[in-house]
Amino acid sequence: MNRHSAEPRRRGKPLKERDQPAVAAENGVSRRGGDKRERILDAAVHVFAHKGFWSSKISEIAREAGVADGTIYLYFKSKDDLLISLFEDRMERVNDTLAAAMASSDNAADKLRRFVQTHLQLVAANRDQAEVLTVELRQSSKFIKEYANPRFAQFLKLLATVIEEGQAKGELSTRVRPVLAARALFGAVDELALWWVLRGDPRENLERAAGELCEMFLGGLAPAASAGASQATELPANVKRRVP
Amino acid sequence: MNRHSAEPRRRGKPLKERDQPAVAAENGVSRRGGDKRERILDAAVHVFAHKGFWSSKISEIAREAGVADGTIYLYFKSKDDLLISLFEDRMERVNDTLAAAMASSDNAADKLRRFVQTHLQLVAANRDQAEVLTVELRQSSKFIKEYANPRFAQFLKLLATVIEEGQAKGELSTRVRPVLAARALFGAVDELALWWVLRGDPRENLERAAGELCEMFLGGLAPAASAGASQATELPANVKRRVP
DNA sequence: CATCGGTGAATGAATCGCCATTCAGCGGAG
DNA sequence: CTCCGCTGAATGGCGATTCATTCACCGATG
Repeated sequence: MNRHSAEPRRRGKPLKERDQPAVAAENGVSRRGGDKRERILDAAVHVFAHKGFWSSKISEIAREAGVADGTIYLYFKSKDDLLISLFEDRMERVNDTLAAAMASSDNAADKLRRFVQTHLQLVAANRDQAEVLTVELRQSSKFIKEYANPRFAQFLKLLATVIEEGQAKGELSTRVRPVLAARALFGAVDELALWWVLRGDPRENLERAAGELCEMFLGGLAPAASAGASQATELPANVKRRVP
Repeated sequence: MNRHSAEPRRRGKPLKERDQPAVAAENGVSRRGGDKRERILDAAVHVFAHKGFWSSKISEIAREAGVADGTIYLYFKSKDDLLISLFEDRMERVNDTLAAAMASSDNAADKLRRFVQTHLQLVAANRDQAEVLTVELRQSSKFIKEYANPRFAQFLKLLATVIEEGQAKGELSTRVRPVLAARALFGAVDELALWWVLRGDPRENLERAAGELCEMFLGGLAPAASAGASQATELPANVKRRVP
């Protein structure tokens, strides 16, 4: 997007902080131009999402962030570290958002609905980020194996805890162990996210998908409840028959 | 130019190799040795699974396959092509196995159970392969975007078709669209597979997990009618009887 | 049966381009 | 002047791919 490409052989960049107002560095990260770290992370999200980690070049991230190649190494130890940091940073936000969304509800089923809804909303609102988080980091053995990934563990625990509490209160079936149910639910949601992110028919409504997914998880695929349950939730009877 | 001039005749390899027994080349693939392609694919599965595609070196695959680096290029156009070929080859077997497993059943719920069971059995029986198929290919932007991945589409269609037919016959709820349900189910199963493959507590019983997963998908997480019980211990090994 | 090219599969060292990382400055701020 | 954040060209290593060369095997020939 913003290419400050062929600037004359000048040393620095003319670009005199004309961008961001001199925001106070909340993190004490650096003294001047304090948002470089954030700019680099943003650029990394974008580039990683489009090229994939291994095909992304540091120089491209630098260009997109409007900094010099070397500057990246002032903020991150290595390319690997950049990816890990990115993950830590963004995952923390995601977890906070999800936790907050679930907190405002008091029964398990509803918490799960909110979890799914919110997760997919986040995906829809941050395509690139979602792609990096779901695809890139989980992609390579290298990272999965060498990096403990605490944020992801936290993410899953959030889900497992809700299920566990729901079971304890009798709001959820105890037929499935919480960790397993959490894994499965996460897997399903994640797959939908991946689908949307990659081939994403923008017309496919993630909101609607979220609803259906919740139905399925809570109510099951078996035909609507047994004994004289109303067919209210069933779709209209004209099931379209298609020959495979 | 003088590539070899300095080294008169030391082409050597100790060459005491205990080649394959001169098995009749069923495939007419090559005159000698005959199964090199397969050996290379096997080695690639192993190396890719352990190092990840991008960290794997051709020379390592060659070493493990017991061939020279250059030999790999007699059978595959490039490293990328090796991965794609690997995927095509192995996925085809997986699809066949799954299709066969489901064919021997006549109702949708049972087909789904078989799908899940068989899939996880395959994973358990072929750890490395499962890792490559689920992690390396499915999750790398580069390949997801540049490679249409017909086998995976076929895989999903298999599942969606079963669900669709089940709905048409009234065996499954129509509350969820087949494609979506298929995606979700796949995502869940795949996530369990990934979990087992990567951190895999070998003690975790995939068979059992498969059973619980099916329960959850077919019956839902909502409490089963009444019978609020204690913990997950209420679960008998295979509760096939769902649908009251 | 022994010899003799011919053939092409297999080899693996050398090539060559790429890219993460470094570091010798630069210029502005204090 | 000194300090410091930043710069971006240069470096160094790595690893996919190539290709000159070898040699196992085949059918033909005498």
